Amino acid sequence: MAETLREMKVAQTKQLLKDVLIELIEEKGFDGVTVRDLTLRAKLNRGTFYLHYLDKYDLMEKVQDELLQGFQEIMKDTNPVEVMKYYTEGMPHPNVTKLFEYLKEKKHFLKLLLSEKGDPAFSKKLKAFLKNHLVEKIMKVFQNEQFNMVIPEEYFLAFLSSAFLGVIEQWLESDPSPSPEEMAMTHLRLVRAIRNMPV
Amino acid sequence: MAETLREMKVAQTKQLLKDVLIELIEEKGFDGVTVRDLTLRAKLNRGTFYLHYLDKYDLMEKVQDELLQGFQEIMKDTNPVEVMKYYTEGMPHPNVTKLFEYLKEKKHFLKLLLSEKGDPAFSKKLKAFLKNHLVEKIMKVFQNEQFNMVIPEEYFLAFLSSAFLGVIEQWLESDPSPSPEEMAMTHLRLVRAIRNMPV
DNA sequence: AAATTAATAAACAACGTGTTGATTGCTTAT
DNA sequence: ATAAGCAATCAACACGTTGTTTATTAATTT
Repeated sequence: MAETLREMKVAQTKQLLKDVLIELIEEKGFDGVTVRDLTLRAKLNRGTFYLHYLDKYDLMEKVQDELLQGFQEIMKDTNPVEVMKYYTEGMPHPNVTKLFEYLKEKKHFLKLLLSEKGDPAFSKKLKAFLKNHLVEKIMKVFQNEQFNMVIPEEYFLAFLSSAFLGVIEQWLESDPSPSPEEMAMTHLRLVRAIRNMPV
Repeated sequence: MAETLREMKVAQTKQLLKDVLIELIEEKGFDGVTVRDLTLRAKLNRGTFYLHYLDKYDLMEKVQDELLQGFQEIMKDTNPVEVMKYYTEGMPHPNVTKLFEYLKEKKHFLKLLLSEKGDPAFSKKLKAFLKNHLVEKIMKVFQNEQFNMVIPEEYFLAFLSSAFLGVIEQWLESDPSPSPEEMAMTHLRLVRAIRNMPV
């Protein structure tokens, strides 16, 4: 490796700014956060911020991307047919459980991002992820079972993606909250109910 | 009436600022809009803005409330039992159709509010409205028909409220888009499918 | 005719922004 | 070991926006 110690220190500074951003969003909402606040809290010079990020929006984007990367990592090689196999046997797929575990791990920040003071752009991204990994792929399995939709496909997909996001939001709000395993079972039950929808 | 001409002029000024706000959000997003922009476009003195609103957030809130008031007006005395009666006969309830007509009328602004650049607080409010008028009330009718939920009630309500919001979002995005009548039918079909969900 | 008040105009201090140029001090490469 | 490279600091900058204030104008209401 050409340079490591240097890179590590830079990574540390960048991470520090990310952590402080989350802290400050909790305290005053994203709108209320200023670059001055960030560097004051991080005990860095304000100029240092601009050495790494364009502005607070740029930083926010990076933080969100990191979070979403975690989701991708979990679901990237999850076979929807296998998910359905598990489901017909009444068992949640381990990766779906993992997904809920990760959601729980990031609960604090996720609640913030999905709240009234949050970022609609993130909601859209998360919804798109759910559509890709928990809806569309599974729907393809359905279609091989002569499943017939009650409404046009695109609307049904929007219906389900939003619905699952809603369930996640509800979970993040609830206290005490069901375990990730229970939530995976909830997903299973919903998918099953949808599969057996009437003609 | 004590004073009218004066009140009318004030109302006019306030409305002008509301209209300009929507215009400017379309152009640069809410974050990018400044009070200076607003009054420049409205050809008003900047001080005049502060005569009527606290800041741009205050103005935004008033604009949203006005919009939501329109929804309330349509659904305020709609009997859910009657909605279900219509639905079992395969007909959309006229007020549900009216609701979609109103959504269409306000399409431009709604798309903005629900977009990536929109306001999550508004999404929440709209979702709460849908929960009240298209989900909870109708669910009560279901419960009198020994309808059994696959998952805990609160999660099922969150599931459905978000789902309906998702359908509306999909509708606002689509072009060419189905008529309000067709959308009311879509709602009908979804409610029906849910009613007949498997045990 | 007098009082009321929406709107204007101009100025204000305060704050945040993004950028710059010079400097310090640690790390890397020769 | 020395020199170059680079992250981080510091201080200053012009600029824009904010919310408030004070005095003034013009139209309305009483």
